[in-house]
Amino acid sequence: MQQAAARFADYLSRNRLRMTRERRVILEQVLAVGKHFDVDDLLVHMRNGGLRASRATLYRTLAHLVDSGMVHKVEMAKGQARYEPMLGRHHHDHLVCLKCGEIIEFESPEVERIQEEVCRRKRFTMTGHTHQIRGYCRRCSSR
Amino acid sequence: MQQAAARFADYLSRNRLRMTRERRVILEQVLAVGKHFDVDDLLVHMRNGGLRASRATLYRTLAHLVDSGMVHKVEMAKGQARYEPMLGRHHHDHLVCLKCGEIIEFESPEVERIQEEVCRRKRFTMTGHTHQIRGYCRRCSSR
DNA sequence: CCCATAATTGAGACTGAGTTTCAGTCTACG
DNA sequence: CGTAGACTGAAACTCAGTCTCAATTATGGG
Repeated sequence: MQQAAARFADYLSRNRLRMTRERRVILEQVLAVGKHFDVDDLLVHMRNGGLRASRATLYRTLAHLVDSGMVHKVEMAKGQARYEPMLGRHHHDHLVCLKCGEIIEFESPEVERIQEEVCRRKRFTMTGHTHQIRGYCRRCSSR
Repeated sequence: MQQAAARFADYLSRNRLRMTRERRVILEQVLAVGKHFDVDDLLVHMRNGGLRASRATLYRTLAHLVDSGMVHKVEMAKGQARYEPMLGRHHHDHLVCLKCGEIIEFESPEVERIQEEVCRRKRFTMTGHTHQIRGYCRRCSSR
C-alpha cells in the first residue's frame, strides 16, 4: 500500500497531476476490494466504509490508475468494464462464467508467443489484447 | 444468397418466426455489405439502396441472424458491436487497428487447442470466446 | 381463398455505462 | 503564503442498444 501510494504519487507528479484526498481514498479502496470489481462494487464498498467520491471522479481516477499500469481494465461484453489491480501481478486472461459471473484467470505463454508470431506475420504492432473464454464454471456446469 | 435465404427461412420456421419483407431485405443487405460492419454501416448502405428498416428491427433481426449462426457478433471495446456474415466461413479472430479501424483476421488452431486444454483443466464448459489483438496495422505503424 | 391469431413493425421513450460541463474548491510550485 | 491551474461534484449529456405499444402483416386451418 505504502508502495502503491508512492508509485501513484510518482505517476501523478510525472504527469503534472495532483494527489488529492479523493485519489488517495480511491487507490486505497481499489486495493481493498481486491480483484475484478466494477465501478458499482467500488462505490458500494466505499460507502460501506463511510467514504465517498462522485462517479465522475471514480471514472477519472480509474482511468489514471489504468494509465499508470497499476490497474487493468477488462472489457466485458456490452461495454461493461471491470477492473483489477495489477500490483506486481502477471499478465493473464479470463474465463467468464455466464451464469454466476465468476471470473477465473489463466495465463498461457504459448498463446502470447503465437500472438506475437501472428503480429509479426501481419506486420502489426500490438499494443494490447483481450482474450476471454465464455461459458460455465465447474459449479454452474454441473447443474 | 438463395441458399442463405433458405437457411434463414428454415431457422425462422423452426422457431415459429415469420419471414417478413424487412427480414428478407436485411439478410440481403447484410450479405451485400460484406464483412465487419456495424449497425450504422448497414443502415447507411440500406438507405443508399433506397431500402429501409427501423433501428429496432435491425437489431432484432441481427440477433436472429446471430442466433441462427449465419452472422457473428464481434464485441469491440466500449460496447461497440460489429457483425460479420459467416456463410460457410471458418472461425477466426481479429487484429484491430486503433488508428484506421482496419480489422485483420487471423486463425490459429493452436490457440483453439490451448483454450480447450485450459477449459479442461479448470473444468470449464466453453460456449464461446473473444480474442482480439489491438495495435497498429502495417500502414499506420509506419507513419 | 379468407380469417383469426399471433408475430412483427416503427416511433419514440427509455436504460445503463460512461463522459462532459462548469462553477466552486483545493494543491503545490515559486 | 499566493496563485495558476488542477480537481471535484452535480447534473446534463451521449451513445448504443432495448422496450413499449398501437397498428400492421404473415400464415395455417377451415
